[in-house]
Amino acid sequence: MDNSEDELEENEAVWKNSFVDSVPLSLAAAPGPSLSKTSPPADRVILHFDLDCFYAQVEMIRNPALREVPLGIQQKYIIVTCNYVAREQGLTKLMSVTDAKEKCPQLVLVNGEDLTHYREMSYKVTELLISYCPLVERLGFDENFMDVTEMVERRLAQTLESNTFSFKGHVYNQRSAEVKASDYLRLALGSHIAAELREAIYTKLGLTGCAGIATNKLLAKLVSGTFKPNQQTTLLPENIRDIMGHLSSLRKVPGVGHQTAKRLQALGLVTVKDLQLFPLTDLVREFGGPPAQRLKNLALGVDDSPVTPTGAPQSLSDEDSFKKMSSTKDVLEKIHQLLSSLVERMHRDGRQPQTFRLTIRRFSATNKWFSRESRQCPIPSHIGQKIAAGSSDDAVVQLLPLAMKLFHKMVDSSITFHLTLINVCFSNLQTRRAVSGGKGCITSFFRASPRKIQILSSQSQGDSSHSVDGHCTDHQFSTHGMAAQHLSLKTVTTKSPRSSEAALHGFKWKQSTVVAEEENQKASCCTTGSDPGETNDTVTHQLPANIDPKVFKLLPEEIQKELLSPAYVNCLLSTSDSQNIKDVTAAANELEPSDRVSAVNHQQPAGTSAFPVENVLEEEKLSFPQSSDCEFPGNVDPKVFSELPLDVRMELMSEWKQQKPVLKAPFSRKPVRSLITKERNALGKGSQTNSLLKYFKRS
DNA sequence: GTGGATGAG
DNA sequence: CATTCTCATCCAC
Repeated sequence: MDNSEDELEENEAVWKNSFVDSVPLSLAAAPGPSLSKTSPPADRVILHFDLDCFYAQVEMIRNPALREVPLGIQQKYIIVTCNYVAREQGLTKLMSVTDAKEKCPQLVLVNGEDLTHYREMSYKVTELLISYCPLVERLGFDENFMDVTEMVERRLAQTLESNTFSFKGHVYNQRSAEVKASDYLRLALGSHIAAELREAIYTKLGLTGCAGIATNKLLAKLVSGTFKPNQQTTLLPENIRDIMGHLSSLRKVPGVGHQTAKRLQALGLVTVKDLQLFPLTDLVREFGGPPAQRLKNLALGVDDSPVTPTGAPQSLSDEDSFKKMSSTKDVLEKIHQLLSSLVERMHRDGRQPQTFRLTIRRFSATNKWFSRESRQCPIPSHIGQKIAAGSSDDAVVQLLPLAMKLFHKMVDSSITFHLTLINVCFSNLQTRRAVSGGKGCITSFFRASPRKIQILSSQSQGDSSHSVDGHCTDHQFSTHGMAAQHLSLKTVTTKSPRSSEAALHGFKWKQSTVVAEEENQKASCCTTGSDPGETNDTVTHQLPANIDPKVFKLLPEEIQKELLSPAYVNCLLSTSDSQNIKDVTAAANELEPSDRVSAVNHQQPAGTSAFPVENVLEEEKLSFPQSSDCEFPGNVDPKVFSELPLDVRMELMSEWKQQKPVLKAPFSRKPVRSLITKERNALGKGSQTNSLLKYFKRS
């Protein structure tokens, strides 16, 4: 994670007030508060949130003792992030464990290879933000963009208080915030909203972070890291050139990665200013029209890209890397292990995957390491159903041959091979829907996944005790003491076995609402090149109980052999005693980190929820000021709406908001991408939602 | 739809 | 440089 975060940097230095003539004047012009509603391209107010050393914070919440020691989060042989105690000792991100221990012998390490807790907390943050305003776009696990333009406009219309005339937090390159506030009222209000949201994230989730406030995503992101940790910074339009000029290289511009930087360098471009001044026509020759214009705009601090609600993930994957893996048996076992956890996660998500992908990375002297190869295939619907239904063991057993078939498409196992990574991935995730019985019925619609209903009902019970007050009024954010929080953290033990991913995505996000069809998919990737006739019955007798003999017979002979091999059977029986396992490659084992945390052991027993915060938070959620800044479609009765369960309300609000850009679409400047994928989804869902609206009309 | 390239943290 | 463990978009096929 966080590849590029804080270099404790800003090579002070050389800020020469370089002039760039090509910067449009309009950039520096203050739009001011007086914008008629008829002008669609009014400046937006965009927030960027960036949690401080996210993984480390999550671990420190799980075990407060870690707050006082230098803490590093370890994945394999590197420290992916560390807390600020460790940073004071010179640790940086992505430092090798060896170097880190050298710099800081007392460093406490927590293994962070399992992302479960980070992913859960990450979605809690996103959902918290969404509960205030649905236009939230995730960037990785620890960052969120938010378009609060409408919130700001509403406050602008309502508030006359004097405190809105100052900025909260820092203002980039500005000594006195007071003076400028009235000139940039909308940004000032944005800084208030950012401060309130950071406070909410802290009081409700216990996390600190930075925020940037600016007129587009690029600038909000760039400015948010100006003061760290746990601070916020607003960028005024008049300082856009400053902040762009301060970037030490083009590589620092979000959107310019290694490859693009190399190509730019080949054109003689190294600094942001180089790119600003480079003729667009030459750039077009190199990158093509739209990318060239985009690059040039980025260098100028111009970014029209909308904040696109992220919604639920479009794919779920699990992977593991290792020094070397060279036997099919090890591959099979590793895939089995990865699949087991992935299938569980998929089940908790509630959706049904239509596609499976296997990815590998090979070791080679020339390629050193790098470059992944993958093969994918459709998931036969009967397997998909087992995943969604929670028949995890069955599902894994049936997926395994699929995976091995894909593996053999990439790797000729009769020849020596060396893998350094395996990834399994589910994609093309479909929402399951009630097949029969009143499709127009609201309950059937929300019974997208039967498992979600449990969560739904438990939440709605609590909901009735808290009254969620009305909509469309500006609110003060509640501030609970952290002391109380910590008390709760320690006393509440929880087991909510179903709570993680489905609860996190407790409402349906943006998804296509294609009705699941019942027709069988061909397991094309299994059957190709196979010779079903060859399998004899004596062989199928030996099959483990949960393998369908019919399926088995369809498999290629080599796969059948693998399935009947001792290693595989051992896997199925989940025997850890591996008498039959020979040829254990020592290399893989030695990868296991030797210096695990021993002094500060906070790990919970396997099988129990390792996240005690959960119950507390579920209750807290109910008191969120639910999107009080949202608009309802005109035909929705707020009273009826307010009586709906929390998740239903959130889902509806999410969907209304998502329709907006499509319906309004006065200025969508990103026609290419969004039209084919995201917006099509939104449109498809739109028709669904519209048909739902009738249930909320005033009578 | 598939698979590689490239981007993000 | 990538290294980790993800997730997303773009595009030739």
